Amino acid sequence: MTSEDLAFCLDTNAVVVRRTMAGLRDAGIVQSGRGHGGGWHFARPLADISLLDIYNALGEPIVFQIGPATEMPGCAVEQSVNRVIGDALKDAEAILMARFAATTLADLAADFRMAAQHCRADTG
Amino acid sequence: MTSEDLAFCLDTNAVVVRRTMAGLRDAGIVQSGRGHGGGWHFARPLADISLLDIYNALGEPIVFQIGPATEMPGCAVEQSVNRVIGDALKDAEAILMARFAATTLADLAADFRMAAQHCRADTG
DNA sequence: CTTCATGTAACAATAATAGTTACGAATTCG
DNA sequence: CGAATTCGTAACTATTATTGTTACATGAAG
Repeated sequence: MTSEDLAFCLDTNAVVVRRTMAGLRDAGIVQSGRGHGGGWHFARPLADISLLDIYNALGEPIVFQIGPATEMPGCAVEQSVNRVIGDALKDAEAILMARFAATTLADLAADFRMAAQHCRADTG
Repeated sequence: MTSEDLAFCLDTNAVVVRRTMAGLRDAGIVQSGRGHGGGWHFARPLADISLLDIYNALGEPIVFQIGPATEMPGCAVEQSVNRVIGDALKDAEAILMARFAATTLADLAADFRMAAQHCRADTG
């Protein structure tokens, strides 16, 4: 698919698509080609791409809204809060990452196909 | 403490403090008084105030950066993603909330006091 | 009745994200 | 080769959310 097509599907702009896909490309998850017949395609089988791969590839979007505001806060109260909350956040994040690692795009595709089938069944 | 004092401690503005404290007040965690000698104070012992209480009182700041963009996405792919990721997110959130519920402001205060003590010991 | 403090609305400033335009570089097709 | 296509990227604008500010009303203490 071209960036243009993806942008249409995602109801956004081709440049925005390229910006995001660049991260996935640098991580070796997708590949891009220029010119006629170019566009984006997966670099490996869907079963070999986990959500964790994608999460890491997209970089910084930290998991939690809440969390340390600064690495080394000067405020002593803030330091205490970070200490006390820190472990809980780490544990929760670990759980989530483990689940992400265990889920592949193939799983997602399977879920999608199943939903589509049910949809067809419902409509007759 | 007055909003003015808190604002100074937190390096922000008195109105911003009141905005945030309003949520805590509505939840019965703190109380405010006007006029001479007014200001903010806790409504109950620190040991009876959990981080979960505070989290809930402050309202919407959802735990996760990532998560469903819309409640009922029209996009079928998005629906699949939400299904597959949803459980993992819920589990991680549950872990975090349990920890928050188990931690009180008294715990925080204890940690703070201990840190202060070590600091004094270090400096002589 | 003056002073102090919260309560709140309205507005401005700031920052983060998303969208747009523009143009260069690489690839394919005729 | 030359035209069409498509990514790559920089620069700029628009939008949105958050934060900060000003202003003024309300209530309490002395």
